[in-house]
Amino acid sequence: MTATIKDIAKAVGVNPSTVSRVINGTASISEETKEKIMQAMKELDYHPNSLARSLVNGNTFTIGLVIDAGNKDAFSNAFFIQSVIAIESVAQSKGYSVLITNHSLSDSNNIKNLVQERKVDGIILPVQCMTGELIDLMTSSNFPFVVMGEPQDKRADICWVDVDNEQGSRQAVECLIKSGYKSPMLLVENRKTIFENKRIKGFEDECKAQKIKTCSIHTFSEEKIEKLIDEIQKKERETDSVICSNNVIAFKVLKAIKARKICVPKQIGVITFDNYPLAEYMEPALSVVDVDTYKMGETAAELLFRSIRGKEKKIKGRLVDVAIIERESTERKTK
Amino acid sequence: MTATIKDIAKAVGVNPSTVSRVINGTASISEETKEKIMQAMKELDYHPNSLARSLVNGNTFTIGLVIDAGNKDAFSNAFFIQSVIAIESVAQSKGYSVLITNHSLSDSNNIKNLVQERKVDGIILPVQCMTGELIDLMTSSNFPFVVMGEPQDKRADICWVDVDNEQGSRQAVECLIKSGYKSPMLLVENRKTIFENKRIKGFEDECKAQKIKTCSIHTFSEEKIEKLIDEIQKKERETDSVICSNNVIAFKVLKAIKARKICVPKQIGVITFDNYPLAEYMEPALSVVDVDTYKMGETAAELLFRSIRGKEKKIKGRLVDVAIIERESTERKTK
DNA sequence: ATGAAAGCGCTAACAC
DNA sequence: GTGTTAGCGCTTTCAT
Repeated sequence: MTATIKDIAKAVGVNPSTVSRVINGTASISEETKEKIMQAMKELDYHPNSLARSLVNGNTFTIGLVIDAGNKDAFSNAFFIQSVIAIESVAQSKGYSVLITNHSLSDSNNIKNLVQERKVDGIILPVQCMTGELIDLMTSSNFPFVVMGEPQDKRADICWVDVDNEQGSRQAVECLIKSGYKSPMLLVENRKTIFENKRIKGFEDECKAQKIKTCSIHTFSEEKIEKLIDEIQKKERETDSVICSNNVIAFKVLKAIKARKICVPKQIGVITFDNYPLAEYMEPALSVVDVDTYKMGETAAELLFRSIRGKEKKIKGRLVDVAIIERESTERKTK
Repeated sequence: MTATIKDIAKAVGVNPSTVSRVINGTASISEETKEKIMQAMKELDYHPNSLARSLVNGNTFTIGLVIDAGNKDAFSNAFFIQSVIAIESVAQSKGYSVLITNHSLSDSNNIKNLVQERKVDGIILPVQCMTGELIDLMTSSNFPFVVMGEPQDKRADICWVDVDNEQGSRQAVECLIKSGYKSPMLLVENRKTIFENKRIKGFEDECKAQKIKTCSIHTFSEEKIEKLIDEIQKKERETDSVICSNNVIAFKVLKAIKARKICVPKQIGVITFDNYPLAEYMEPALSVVDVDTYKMGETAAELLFRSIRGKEKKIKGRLVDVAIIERESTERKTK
């Protein structure tokens, strides 16, 4: 039997509401009774029941976080955990808990339940989980939410956070040029997702010769990558460096390049998006466009709390800066 | 304004309790009124308030999951996410939500709050978060919890799940022997943690010559690893294969070996614990002891739910099987 | 089969 | 400064 507010009221000989007041600091209480109440709370090991509290206050001090487990890409998951940690950290600092729920492609009911059953005060969700139905539900009920990743659907009042992919490409090109490369090529996985398109845009902005190849790691076999490398090698003057849109592409490319005894970084420079923990252990150590997923989660959480607090209604999108980490794979110039 | 149980009662012209009964199927209701009530629930878009429900039922249909973000080891985090996904999945199948909270070394208050403020019905926590104080709190209040990782402190009623590390070492040795290697060496990070000791034990059980080296990736510089490899190389007859206790060791070892133009797998076989997503992209592709973190999370969740349901009180520990995945790095025999 | 009423633990509006 | 009262939304005896 855990102590309730009544128990401690009885113990001290006051009314439950008085106890409530000292707990919440919601009215001025005489030092004396306050002392006694504090004392009793300690002795009876009292802890307020968050449920009861939420029920009357109408808020749960909990935010929902949707994770996309269906996304079997172990790589993106590995990144996402950083966002999770950041979100939890911000939430904790505000006295909030974080409820996670999986996004299942079949139905978004679990997410809908979160908002409809009043289990959370707001939600952070990855862009791929953002169905129209869900958006309707949340916007119509004025329910606070923040999207991780830039949505295609640019409705007025959707608040989102993303990595600055355009900037990423631009900086990658700059990094290569600065290192003495003349003609980079961009290798993307596809041209469908918005983030790939941003990367393409940034690349095109910065690079006169717009050499871009699509090489999905799923449909694209190793042989195809190898052919691509052969191609690059033949016209070496044309392409002397590659920017890979993700780590798997980078690893396959690296493998194919090395199998041909082409030297990285001397003959071909390689830089990749995403600072996967292993990138620095590769040979050569991979230069990367470091995507700060912690920062992204942190920003998302902060935006969500602003929305929950009701301040600054009209925040639309927010981009998180990327940073280049130069390692061996782009060291053409001998220092 | 969201509809409450009263609203729908009023709409149909019945008592709130009747509505409650159809929601919970807790009494026999005439088909007619049941129909009407269901209808009204749809029309008014009614969703039961989980808070109110929990308050009266005394359970939250939520479990707590402690994550160890302080653990800056990006590698272990990458694995842990699989457990998180598994736990969420099991929870969801039972109609439960998952509340995550970070473990901060400074104080375990946030975890304690979870149980004391009745926010969750049970908790899953990593072994490193398991302070004596916390255990006391949970056992004394008969609060269900499951530990991920085998605890040092073997109290009677602590329920834990771990990977079968002993089996892992044994199978790694077997795999090497089967592939034609004669004399493996085990490289562990330290001899302090229980899981390293289990790996050592399994290795010793299986291997007459008990060659074990400690090489913390933090205190152990690349040069030291290189020296180690030099040593191995000199007495090649003695050591012809290494089992690495984690991926970082494996990558550094691989690098050092290759720098010396020693051929893997011909001259030295390499196998490592943990099937990090990149292991298969290494050169040569790394054979691994695959630790099924999904399964581990799943098992933990299942045990927790048994405990919550009050069945099978006395479950102590449970080991999850490992599996060897043979890739190029142990292919001594040409097939 | 259904209604009435009490109560889960807490807070807040209104008294004094 | 503190007691009284009502009520958050739901479930659950106890009636009928």
